[in-house]
Amino acid sequence: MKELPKAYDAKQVEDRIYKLWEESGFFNPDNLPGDRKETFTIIMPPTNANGDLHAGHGLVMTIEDIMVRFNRMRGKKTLWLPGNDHAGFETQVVYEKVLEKQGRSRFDMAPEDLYKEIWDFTQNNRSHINSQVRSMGASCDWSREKFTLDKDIIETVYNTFEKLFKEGLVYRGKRIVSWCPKHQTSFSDLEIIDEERLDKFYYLKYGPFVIGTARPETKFGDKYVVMHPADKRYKQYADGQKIELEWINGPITATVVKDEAVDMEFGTGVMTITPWHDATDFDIAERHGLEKEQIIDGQGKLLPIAGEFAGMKIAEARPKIVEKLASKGLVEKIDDNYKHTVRLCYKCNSVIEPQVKSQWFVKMKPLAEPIIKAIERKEIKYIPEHYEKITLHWLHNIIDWNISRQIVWGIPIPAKVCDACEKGLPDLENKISKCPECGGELRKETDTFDTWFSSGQWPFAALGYPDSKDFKEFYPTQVMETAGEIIFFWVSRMLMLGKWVTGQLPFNTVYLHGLVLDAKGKKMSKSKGNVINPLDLTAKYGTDAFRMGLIVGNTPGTSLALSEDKIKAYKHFANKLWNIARFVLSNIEENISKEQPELLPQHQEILQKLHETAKEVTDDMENYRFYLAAEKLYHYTWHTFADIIIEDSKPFLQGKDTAAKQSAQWTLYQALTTTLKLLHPFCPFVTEEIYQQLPVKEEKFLMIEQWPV
RNA sequence: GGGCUCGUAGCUCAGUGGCAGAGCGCUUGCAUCACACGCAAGAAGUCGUUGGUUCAAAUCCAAUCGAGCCCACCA
Repeated sequence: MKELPKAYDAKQVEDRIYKLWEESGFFNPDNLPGDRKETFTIIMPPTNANGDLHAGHGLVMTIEDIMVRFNRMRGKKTLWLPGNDHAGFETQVVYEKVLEKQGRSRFDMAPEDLYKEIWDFTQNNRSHINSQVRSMGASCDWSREKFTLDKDIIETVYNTFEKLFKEGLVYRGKRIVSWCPKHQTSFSDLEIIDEERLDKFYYLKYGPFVIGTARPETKFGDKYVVMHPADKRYKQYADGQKIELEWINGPITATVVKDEAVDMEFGTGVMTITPWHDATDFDIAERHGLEKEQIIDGQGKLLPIAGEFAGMKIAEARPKIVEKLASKGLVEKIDDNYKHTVRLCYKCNSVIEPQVKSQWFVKMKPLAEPIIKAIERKEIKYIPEHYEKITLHWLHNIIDWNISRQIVWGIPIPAKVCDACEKGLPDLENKISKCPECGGELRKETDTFDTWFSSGQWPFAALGYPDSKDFKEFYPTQVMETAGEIIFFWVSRMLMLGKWVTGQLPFNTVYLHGLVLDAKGKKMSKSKGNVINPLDLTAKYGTDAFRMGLIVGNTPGTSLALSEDKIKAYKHFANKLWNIARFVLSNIEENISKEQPELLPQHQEILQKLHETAKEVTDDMENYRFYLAAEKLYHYTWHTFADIIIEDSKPFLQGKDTAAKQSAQWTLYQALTTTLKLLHPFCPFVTEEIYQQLPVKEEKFLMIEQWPV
């Protein structure tokens, strides 16, 4: 037996072991030994190809690798499919910062050039982040790696788009959308954050009425004055009645509109509407067939309708407009502490300016219905369970999904649009040129898909839907493991699109983990400077230690405060295990028998307890209680194996009774090999390295050993 | 306005009906032939508060206080 170093040196082990695994081919389910009938499949959440691995990725890779290694050892044909996401808007924002540093801007670039540059940028990043995924020990099948911009993926996405359109579930509509004036694109409702603010609220004289508004700068075109039909205060005004009045830039004719959307309790119970820049107002205008006029342009500047204020930014214009109104005696009063929510771009915190635009939408109610039913029939298991309620609530209140983005980096929407009549239709082969509606000239759509439209199809697209062998063999998958944060963005949309396109739910278990926070329990962010780089920690303490630190005490769904001390503790654990192995290996014979010798009663008892522990751990693993399994194994290894089994074995090992010595040796070896197997999903590197030193073993790699229960 | 989660030892968190647990940290001692990344011994909690159900509650129910998160078109 060769002499093992006194301390476990992760740095010296990890790359070498990973390489052995990768070269063995066993990450690929087709190469696994034995006749494996049952499959176990996890589609890895595709990592964004725009940056480095962060602590959240570390958690994803750890939890999923634990599930994958466990199921592989249990004899399942196990596939973990890795991938990268082009991450449309996210990546474009990252790249815009790169451009900014070089003193350039995307708005000065030809779209093709920008696309090419971001393409090269992401390709670089892909290999970078994939090697970081490897360093976490992820046993995924790199031979099946996919990218959301692969040809076949795009084809699948296009087919889905066309199919949705044909069934009336995708439409192009001129509707009010959330527009970011900085990023020059529209968003879905999920990309908007709400913030409560205190602002001024202005009461303005509008002919015989007093109207309230927080946004006087939008009021130039307001020519409809709306009140509730049941409001007795205004019963002398009839629906459609014209009223002449003096307004910001001179006399106008206002029209009375009666609509139940008006809250009689709020303000004076009368409001004017700005349908182009407010969703409620837009709806009212739609109901009554009212005219809509744009007041603010895409950059957030006032249009010529604002007269002398045209060209001004909102922040600059607002006080000047109020000043003018006041000078004309049109300001009744100003409330300084008006509490309301403003909607912001989740990326740059710019105030969202609603705009009326022709965009592509997915009708969500028909997609949501089958998922609501599936959840109610318990066909989807949520871990933790409360995500079921959250999802149902969202599905019941779902609104149509704006899938068009005015950015270059993404999958182009394969469609033609008619500027004359606003019609839009898919044209995958690019051969339609006349509008079927009005005969007008069609132009190619320049918008791209919301990145979630493609990632929402990821499970079946990445497996090669509809005809591939992989799709038939591995779909539906078993588990979707990802961050609770993206339950709506991603998980729910995968369920809807997967079910709708393939007829089957893409997975039956949803495991959601919480955020990884810093040691003080604060959210990590670059601006706070508290970002923990997982690679620094793995370099310092070893990947196994990092993985244990992420798993122990981390119940599904709850966030985890990651402290360096905790990881250090598990470095000590890896070292403890290493020394247990050193002790056992230096106290057994090279040719220790596979056959069980006659065992002393106390050794039988040890093996019985070991078996019970293995059963408990297995039960925890099967029920996704990795935090408990890991803790039990830690405790067993340290406080039973090392403290009791090893200590109690010493007299036998040093004694003269050969039979008792053999009994002790066999028991120690059994405890070691079983402990290695049970710990392998959690600490793959140190366990595999020790396994490689074993004189007698069943397999070439611990990775493909049989689970002990 | 609606919903969700959490409140247990200094810190981070398990435990969800039957004598309060773990890791880290802390205190004291120890270079013992696997390991000082260690060993041995130890201190530390009216389980947020109040009420109820029960033979029995940290655990179930109700209320309440506190922390955090999500959803929602009141101008």
